[in-house]
Amino acid sequence: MSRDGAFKALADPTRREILELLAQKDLMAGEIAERFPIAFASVSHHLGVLKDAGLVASEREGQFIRYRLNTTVYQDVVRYLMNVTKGGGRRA
Amino acid sequence: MSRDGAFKALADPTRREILELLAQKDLMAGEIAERFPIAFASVSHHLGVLKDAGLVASEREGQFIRYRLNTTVYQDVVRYLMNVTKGGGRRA
DNA sequence: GATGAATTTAGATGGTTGGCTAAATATTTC
DNA sequence: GAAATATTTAGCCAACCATCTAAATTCATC
Repeated sequence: MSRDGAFKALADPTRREILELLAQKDLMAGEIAERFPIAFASVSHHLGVLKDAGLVASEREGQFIRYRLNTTVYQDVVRYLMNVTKGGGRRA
Repeated sequence: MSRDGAFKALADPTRREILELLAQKDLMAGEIAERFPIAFASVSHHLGVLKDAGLVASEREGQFIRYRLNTTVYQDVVRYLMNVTKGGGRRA
C-alpha cells in the first residue's frame, strides 16, 4: 500500500476540498466538478489521483458515477500521522 | 498560516522521514543529513521546506543548528484531517 | 443504432520540484 | 584573522504536476 500516493494526493488544495465534500456525503462526478472553477476534465483528473491513492472509490450509477470517501484509507493516513508523534518509539 | 505548505511538505517521503526522526528527538542538521543517501545540500533544502511550512523550528547552537518538530503546527494538520471526517458539518 | 449527456483519456504547456555541484555564510579554533 | 567545520544559498537540469482543449468512451433514450 502506497502511503506516498495518499500524501501526494493531499498536497493539492482542490483535492483536499473534494475530500471535504465527500466526507459530508457521496456525490456524482458532475456535482463535484460544478463546485470548482476549473474544467470538468481537470476535476476528473483530480478524482483519478484520489482514486489511485485509494482515498476515494467510485461506482457507476446509471448514467452517473458516484464518488465516496474511502474512510479506511483516509483513517490510515491520520493514524500514521498520529503515530509519528505519539510513538516516541520505533514503528513503521 | 498556510496549511497548504504543510501538506506540500508532507508530500515528500524524505521529509516525512525527517519528521519521524525529529518526533523522537531534536537533531542537528548534520545528524539528520547523514541518515539520508542524498547530498547534505538536498537535506538542507528539505529542512528549509519543512521550516517554511512551520512543521519544524531551528535554533543555532554554537557551530551547529538544532532542529525540532513543531508539534503545534503538526497537530494542527492532524486535527484538520480528523475534522474533515469527524465533522460531518462545516469547519475550517 | 443514432443522438445526447456524463465522464474520462490524450496530448500539450507552463510552472513547480527534488536532486546535484559549487559557492557563500556563519562559527569555532588556532 | 586564517583555517576548519557546519550549514545554507545559488544555479542548473530532468522529472513531475495542474491546467487546458479536444477527442474518446460509456450509458440512456428515442
